[in-house]
Amino acid sequence: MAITYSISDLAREFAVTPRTIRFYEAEGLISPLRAGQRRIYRPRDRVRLKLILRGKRLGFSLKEIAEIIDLYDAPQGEAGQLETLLGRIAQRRAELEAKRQDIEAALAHLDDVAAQCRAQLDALGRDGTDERHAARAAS
Amino acid sequence: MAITYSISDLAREFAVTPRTIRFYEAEGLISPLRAGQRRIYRPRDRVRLKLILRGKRLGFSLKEIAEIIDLYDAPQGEAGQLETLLGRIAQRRAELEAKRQDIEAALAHLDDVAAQCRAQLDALGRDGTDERHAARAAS
DNA sequence: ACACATATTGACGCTTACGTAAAGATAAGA
DNA sequence: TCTTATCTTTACGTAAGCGTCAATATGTGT
Repeated sequence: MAITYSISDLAREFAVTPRTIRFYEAEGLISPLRAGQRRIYRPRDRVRLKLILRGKRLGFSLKEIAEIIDLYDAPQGEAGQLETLLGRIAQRRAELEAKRQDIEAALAHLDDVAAQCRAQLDALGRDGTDERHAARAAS
Repeated sequence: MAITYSISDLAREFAVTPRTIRFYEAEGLISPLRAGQRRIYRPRDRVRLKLILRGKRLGFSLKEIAEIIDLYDAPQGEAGQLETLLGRIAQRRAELEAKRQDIEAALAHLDDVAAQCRAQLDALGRDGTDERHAARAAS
């Protein structure tokens, strides 16, 4: 009685089409079991799909996502392999940190523009052109 | 003697091809001046290109990027417009925050895997299979 | 046994985001 | 003035990431 999912179960949950999920399989990103010809997804397949979609939201290509995911479930092997794995992890970490910087900058910029906006609104209110929004500034 | 750039100036600086920059113009994302038939890029065009590329790194489509950039240099107008602008800004902010969450999660996951890796290495060292990396654990 | 929902494998189509010539215009240096 | 570098437009090509049939299984409730 292990937990499994049909393709449309996952499609519904993550708001993608079955086609998309099959495509990811064709690209080697997921490998569900089969019951005859039907696909059977285990929790780990579900996790993989989740990671794929997260990677997509962050702007990674499917190829990059494949490499990232492989990092996740390959923490086995001898010392040398573990060290190169740590190296690759450091690589990806750096990429993610860079994206985070980009996001921080974008957020700061947006906040900046929002502040200007509010200043403008405030000025308009003071003008008497439209008094509906003067309350906050006057309180 | 205002500062301007040629298309290849910007191409070099941002490591893209002139083709890419012209494509962004064709899509309505940049509007450089012209000296005859040649494109002349001002600092503000350069800033726009920078924003475009940042958007791309964060996984936004050019269409989305266009909308975001338009938020930036349209903080003019009457009260109603300013308010809907503030609304759209809040929208984008939420999207960016969501991406940041995704990144935080991904970073945490990577750190997790890295920790497991180091634990494995440590275990291997203790085994005597390979003593080269036992120093840190012993110190 | 039969209808209906859900699955499967092709296979072609489409959008996005450019790459890559080709052919001609312009500018800058020897 | 001749060459060499850089720029232009036009246009076809391409890779990624799916969408969309079509034809064919395979369950599932009645």
